[in-house]
Amino acid sequence: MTIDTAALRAEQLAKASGVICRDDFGAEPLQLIAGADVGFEQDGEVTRAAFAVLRYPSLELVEYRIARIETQMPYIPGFLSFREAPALLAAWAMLGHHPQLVVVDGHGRSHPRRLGVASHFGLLADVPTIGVAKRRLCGKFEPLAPEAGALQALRDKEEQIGWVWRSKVRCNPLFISTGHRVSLPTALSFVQSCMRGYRLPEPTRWADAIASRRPAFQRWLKEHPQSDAQ
DNA sequence: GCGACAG
DNA sequence: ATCTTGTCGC
Repeated sequence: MTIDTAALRAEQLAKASGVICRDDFGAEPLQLIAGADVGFEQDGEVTRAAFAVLRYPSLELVEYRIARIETQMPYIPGFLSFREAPALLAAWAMLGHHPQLVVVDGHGRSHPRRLGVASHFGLLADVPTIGVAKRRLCGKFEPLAPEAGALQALRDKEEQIGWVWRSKVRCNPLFISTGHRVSLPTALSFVQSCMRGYRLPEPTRWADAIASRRPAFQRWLKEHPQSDAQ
């Protein structure tokens, strides 16, 4: 299987033009927020997407879902969304709750052609999304102060494509950007309101814990025996 | 031409 | 992303 990156590149530009960078969700206050994370199994043959739905602003877990599908594409920097979006859509379709906002592990508009996974998924599912990545893909930023809360704009040319924010001391910063239907200022404030003492915001931290069967999740399972979260 | 390069 | 235990530091 050989990949026509020129065609994918054109598709990215076309889709990126449909991405909305303003706040565009209901007037009702946010009640459900979700976190999404993608991983791989069986030497990459299987793609696994996990969603964690949390009540907002309490951030308690109310539902989680995991979808596993056959991997469609290899990993190519800049084209991650084509590899991860199918599994995300499959897991999204399994949800019983309908979160008004999704925090995706990965970049949103802070992408060379402005279509990171968070934007691509948000567009396909037509849901507001925010991208929270652990590493930079493109853009430049001024040195970040060492203390928690330090903030810098992530810029590409003249345009601001995201934020570089140190969520915790002695931890590498997070790269926050608009996914779809969320403005840059709003993206930052929602992420900040989802922190509970860890480097990652709760939605994404839960999605990762669930997908990787982390101790924190195992503990939650024992504490919620009769839960209908799944 | 050279280096960078989410998950 | 994934393979993986202990270990150093606050």
